[in-house]
Amino acid sequence: MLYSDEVNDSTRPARIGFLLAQLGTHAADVFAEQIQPLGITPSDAGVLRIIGRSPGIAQRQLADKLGALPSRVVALIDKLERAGLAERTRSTTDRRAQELNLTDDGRKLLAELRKAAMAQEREVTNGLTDEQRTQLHDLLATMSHLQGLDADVHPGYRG
Amino acid sequence: MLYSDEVNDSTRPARIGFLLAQLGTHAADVFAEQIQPLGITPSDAGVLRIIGRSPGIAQRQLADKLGALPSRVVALIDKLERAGLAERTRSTTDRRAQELNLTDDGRKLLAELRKAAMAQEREVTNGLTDEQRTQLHDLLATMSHLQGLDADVHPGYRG
DNA sequence: TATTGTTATACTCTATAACTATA
DNA sequence: TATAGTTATAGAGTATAACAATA
Repeated sequence: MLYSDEVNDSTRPARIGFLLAQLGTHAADVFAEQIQPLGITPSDAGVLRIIGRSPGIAQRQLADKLGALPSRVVALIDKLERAGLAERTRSTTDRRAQELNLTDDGRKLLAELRKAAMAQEREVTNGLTDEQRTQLHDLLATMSHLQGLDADVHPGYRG
Repeated sequence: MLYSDEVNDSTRPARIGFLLAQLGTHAADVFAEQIQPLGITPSDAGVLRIIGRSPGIAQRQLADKLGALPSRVVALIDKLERAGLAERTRSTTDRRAQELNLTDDGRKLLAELRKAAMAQEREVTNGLTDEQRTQLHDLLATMSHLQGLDADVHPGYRG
């Protein structure tokens, strides 16, 4: 095969970085559609997921995980508290800090979010063979680890 | 193999959809860093790339490609025109439409953007073997095609 | 009538700084 | 003095509607 580049156009290389950004945006869009009926945004979903896995986490720690500013976290938690999904409790060991926890409704909604995530997964991997899915998952997990990204979190999750 | 799910943690599955969104955001962040010295944003870069590949494109077509609103395109082109990177020319065949083209400076900057994209590629795929890169690229390209995404464009490119 | 580009406006998200109460 | 959370404010990006020129 003399011209292995023929399958690609070498002046327009479809690069991994570009494809990741493209597919990442697409995956986030699909997820946003899936959770729209639940009445929360992808940002809210990311916050609920983190609190669910780290009960009692302080707002400052949450801000660091999200890559958001403390002032943004105030607004996010205000909204979740008004919706009855999360609660603030003043820490007894450091009374400056607010400990964050999910309410029962918050935990129920988190379960719905997992279903939405599974629906997203089916839609995004539609048309791939099981072997391709396994390969792709392993490569992405390896890459995420190599790039030093948090296994649970990524900044924003589209919004 | 009775329990093929053992390699994943079924209570916290690192899913493909999640990893794509995480790594896509990361790839976009890396690209944003790479082009910062060039004085343009990722949005601007996406616009320059499209105009470079479709000289004379109308603002409405550009808006469709970007997934942006016509009013947003006005602001984007205003900025690129002020920076001397792109030009508007009233179409002679449809005098409602503005034909968009790059200036010489715009073409020079586009060449710099390609270098930045190559630097992003190296950073994002750092630690992967050549075989892993090939596998990953093929899988992502397949997926992008299956999901009906444009080979050149994705909405926003982080911004 | 419909479409292209434009302006105006509102809402959200991001970023910064100043403030309070604790430490 | 430093930190956690809050408030206020300004700047982007996104969305809608209304408008002028043209089709």
